[in-house]
Amino acid sequence: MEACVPIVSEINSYSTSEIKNQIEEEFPEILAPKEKLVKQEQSLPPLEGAEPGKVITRFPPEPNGYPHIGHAKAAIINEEYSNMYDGKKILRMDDTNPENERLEYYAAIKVGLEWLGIQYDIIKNTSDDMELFYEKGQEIINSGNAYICTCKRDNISKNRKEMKDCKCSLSDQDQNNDRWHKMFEKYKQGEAIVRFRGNMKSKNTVMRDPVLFRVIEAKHPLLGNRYRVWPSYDFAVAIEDSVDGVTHAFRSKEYELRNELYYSILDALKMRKPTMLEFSRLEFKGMPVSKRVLKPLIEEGKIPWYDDPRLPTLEGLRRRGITPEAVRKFIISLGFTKSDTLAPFDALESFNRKIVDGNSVRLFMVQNPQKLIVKNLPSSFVELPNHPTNDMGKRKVDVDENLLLSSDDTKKLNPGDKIRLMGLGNITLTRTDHQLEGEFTGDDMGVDYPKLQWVPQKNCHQIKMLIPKQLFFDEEYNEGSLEEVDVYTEPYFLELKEGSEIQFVRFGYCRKDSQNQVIFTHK
RNA sequence: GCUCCUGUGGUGUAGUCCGGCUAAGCAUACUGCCCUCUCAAGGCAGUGAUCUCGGGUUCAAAUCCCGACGGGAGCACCA
Repeated sequence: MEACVPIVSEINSYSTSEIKNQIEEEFPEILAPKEKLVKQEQSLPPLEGAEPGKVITRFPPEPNGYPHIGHAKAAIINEEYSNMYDGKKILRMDDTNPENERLEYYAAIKVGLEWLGIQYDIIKNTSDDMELFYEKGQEIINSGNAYICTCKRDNISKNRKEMKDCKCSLSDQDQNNDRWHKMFEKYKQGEAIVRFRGNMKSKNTVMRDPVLFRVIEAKHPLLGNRYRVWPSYDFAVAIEDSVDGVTHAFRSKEYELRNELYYSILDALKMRKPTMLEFSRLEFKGMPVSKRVLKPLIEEGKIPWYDDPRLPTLEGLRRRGITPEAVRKFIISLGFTKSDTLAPFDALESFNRKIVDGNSVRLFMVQNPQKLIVKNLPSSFVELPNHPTNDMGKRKVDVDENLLLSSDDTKKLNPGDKIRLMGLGNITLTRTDHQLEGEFTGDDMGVDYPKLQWVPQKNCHQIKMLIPKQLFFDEEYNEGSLEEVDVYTEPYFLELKEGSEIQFVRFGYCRKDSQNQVIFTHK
């Protein structure tokens, strides 16, 4: 090694061009352009310690709301890794707070995951394992690693702040046992909790004797009033992940400080420890995900429901015309990272456009219509292709001399101008004031006139187009976040299936929401 | 305030663990050309980053060390 130092310093003393010249003379192959890498499907980085066939991942949503893009990220990361290693996937409804869970959310989450196309090997609820939690609760108390605390909330948080031990932590085993049993019948909500014996002096505030169990008297959507002592999140995930055989657990990074606790609980119980990894949260700019901000908007009627196309809920994205494949590609393109991101919606749209382009029927649509009367049209109908390159059939459109164009297009026109009406023929304008008139001059496609879309006036179909815009600018709700415009399209629109994606030629992609409504997806 | 995480072009990332092959790859956005009866998709090309800043180590740093600054999170009997 040391022997090469003089050589290195000698070479370093050359100038860049000297080196370059010498290489060109003696080793030209070094300068040959590198061959381009073949474009490959993007995927997540490999997992440390993952053995093919042995990986088990889990997605643990709390059924306390409608699933959104953030859930999609977690679910897709879990799925990708499981697939990458030919492993198993668990869906676990994390329902240990009966005050928050509702039956409809269990269902909504399943619907969302189905839409994303994720299938699980095991579907369960954390609340299925209540007896197990009690068993482990008893065990951790017996081991001296937990105690029952009956202090007031304020006191507990004060002690945490001041790093002082709670007097309850001094109670002996019998006392703890006695109180533990009392939690099941006597203590009211708020009167007693089980606390992990952590370290009140820890720099990590999570470790300052956190809650393991508390009394909640609310009715649970699945279990009714059968239980009143509920495990906390920290206790439940640790135990569930361990007994479910999870090898790699992923959660978003706001949980990062809880890792120490997660492992400590499992250590105290001498249970197997999964590998915990975290990723950054995913949110879109100006598209909040939190119930705290969305709920008021819905209550005030500013947004009709959680499936509104302005929202990043899975239902909202679906109605807007975003495909699950696009969501998946997009999320994977974001990578597995802990750095904070406000992802641009652009990127999602781009993935979507490419997916949707190949099978979106091309249709003519005009807005702010202006009438054009065309003299001497040779035919009473034309056939238009449903797609420029893919074989998606043709549609027949009946025409007479009365047509509609978009005024955006017509306002630039002057008498004498020539235009091409796509699929119909070339027109020379004779009048362009409040009403347009023109003459058919042939059907030569080799012309370079402006090519415009049109609809026949007599049987055009009026629809409403919803154009979702950014919902929030900073903290401010955007009153104009949903633009509604009346537009006119071909009658063929009525024959398309609800939910199908359409490309309005020279305008952009829309999803058919109903017989008289479309939602703008993207350009 | 304390603690933890994070910081690469307009944007999202790769590379950072194991310093040289990279004055930095990909995607997106933008621009131009080609293709095309669309302002789509596809093809090609281009603009754009001395890798937050300042020190240090080294022959050599986006990559290692120290410090500063910016952003985020936690400090719940919510998950």
